[in-house]
Amino acid sequence: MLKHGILGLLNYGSMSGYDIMRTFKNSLDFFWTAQTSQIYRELQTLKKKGWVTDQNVVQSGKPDKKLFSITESGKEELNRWLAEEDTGFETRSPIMMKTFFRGEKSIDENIEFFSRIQRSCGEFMSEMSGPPKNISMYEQAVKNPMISMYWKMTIKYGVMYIQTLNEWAGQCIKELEEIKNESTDD
Amino acid sequence: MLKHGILGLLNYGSMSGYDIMRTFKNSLDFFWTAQTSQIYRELQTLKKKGWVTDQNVVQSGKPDKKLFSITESGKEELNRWLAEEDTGFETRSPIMMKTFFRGEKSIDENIEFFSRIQRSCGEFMSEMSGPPKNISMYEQAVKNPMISMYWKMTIKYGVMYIQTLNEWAGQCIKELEEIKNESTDD
DNA sequence: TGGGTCATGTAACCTGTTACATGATTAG
DNA sequence: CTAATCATGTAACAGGTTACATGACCCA
Repeated sequence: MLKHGILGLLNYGSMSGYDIMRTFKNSLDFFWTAQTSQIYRELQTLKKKGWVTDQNVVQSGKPDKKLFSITESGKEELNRWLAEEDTGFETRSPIMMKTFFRGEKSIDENIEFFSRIQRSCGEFMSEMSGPPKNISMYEQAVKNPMISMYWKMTIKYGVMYIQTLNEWAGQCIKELEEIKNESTDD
Repeated sequence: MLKHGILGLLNYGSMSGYDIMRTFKNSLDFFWTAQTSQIYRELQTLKKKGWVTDQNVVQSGKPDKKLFSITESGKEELNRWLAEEDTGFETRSPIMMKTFFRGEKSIDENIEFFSRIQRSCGEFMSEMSGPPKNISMYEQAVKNPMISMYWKMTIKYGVMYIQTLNEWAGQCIKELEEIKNESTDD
C-alpha cells in the first residue's frame, strides 16, 4: 500500500525521499502514516523492482539529494493497483478497541474518555478550517482540476469521518448520563 | 494493541487460543483483525511477561487444549492501558489511498469504483440487520448490562461509519456525474 | 469419503516503529 | 548561539500476513 502511495506521488513528478516524506505528512498523513525510515527503505525496494530510478542531484547550500523518478513499469504497476478490486474495509481502530473493554472503568471515567475524543475532534476541525497546509501541492493541482478533485474528496471524507466520530461520542456520553440520572432517582 | 485485546477477553474468563480467535472473528474483527498464528504468538509473549498463565485441559472427543487465564499483573496492565491517554486517531484507509490517486482513471471507471464501495456498504448493512453472530458472547453479557453496553457502542460506531462511507461515496458519484453532464452539454 | 469444526502451532516474510547518526545551512 | 530545515540513512525490534503442517472427530 505504501509502495503504491509512493509510486502515485512520483507519477506527478520526480521527488527525493525527503520530498515524499513531506508530501505524506501534509496530504496522505490522515489516512496513512509513514516514517522517514520506512520511505527510504521502500524506495530501495521499488528500485530493485524496476519501478523507479534515481539520480544524484548536487545542490548548493543544501545537501545533495537523490531524485527518484517513476519508470514505465512503475506506471503499469500503479495502474494495475488502481484497477484492482478491493475487498472489505480493513479498518483498525484503537479507539474502538478501548471502547469495547471500558466496562472495567467507572461511568464518570468513561464520560471523560468520550469527552476527550470530542475535544480531539474539535481540535482537528479547527485545524481543518484554517488555511490548507499542503499549499505547494495545491498549486500544482489547481492546474489540473481533475487531479485535485480526488484529493478534495479524501479531505471531505476526513471531515465527515471526524464529524461522525464526534456525534458517536456525544451519543455515548448521553447514554452514560441517563444511567447516572436513573441511579440517582432511586 | 492486540495484546490488550487478548487481555481484555481473558479478563471476562479463561479461554484457549482457539476461543480467542473465534471471539475476535465475531466481535472485534470489524475494527481489528487478527490471524490465528498471531494470537498464538502473542499468547506466548503475554505468558513471558507474566500477564497470563496456561494449563492443559484434556477433552474427550476433541483435541486437548490450553486454557489461558489472566493474572493479577495482567489485570493491572489492562487497567493501565485503559487509563492511558490516547493521542490522535490513527486511521489507515486503503480506500482513501486509492481515492487520492484516482485522477489516473477515467470518470466512468471512478463512478464504478465508488459504486462498488456503496455495494459493499449495502452488503455490510444487511448482514448487520440479521441476527447477531456473536450469540455466545451476548448470552454472557446480558447478565451484565454494564459490559454489553460498551460492546453495543462499538457496533453502533460500525453502523455509523458504514453509513458515512456510503453517503460520502454517493456525494463523489454525484460530483462525477455533474462533470459528465457539463461536458456533454457543450 | 470428503468437508467442516476443534485445536495446536512453525517458518518465512513483509510492514511499521523507535532510536540513533551525520552534517551543512539558515532564520530568529 | 540555538533551533529548525534539508537530506541521507542504518539497526533493531515489534507487529501483521501467508502458507503450511498435523490429526481426530462428526455429519452428510
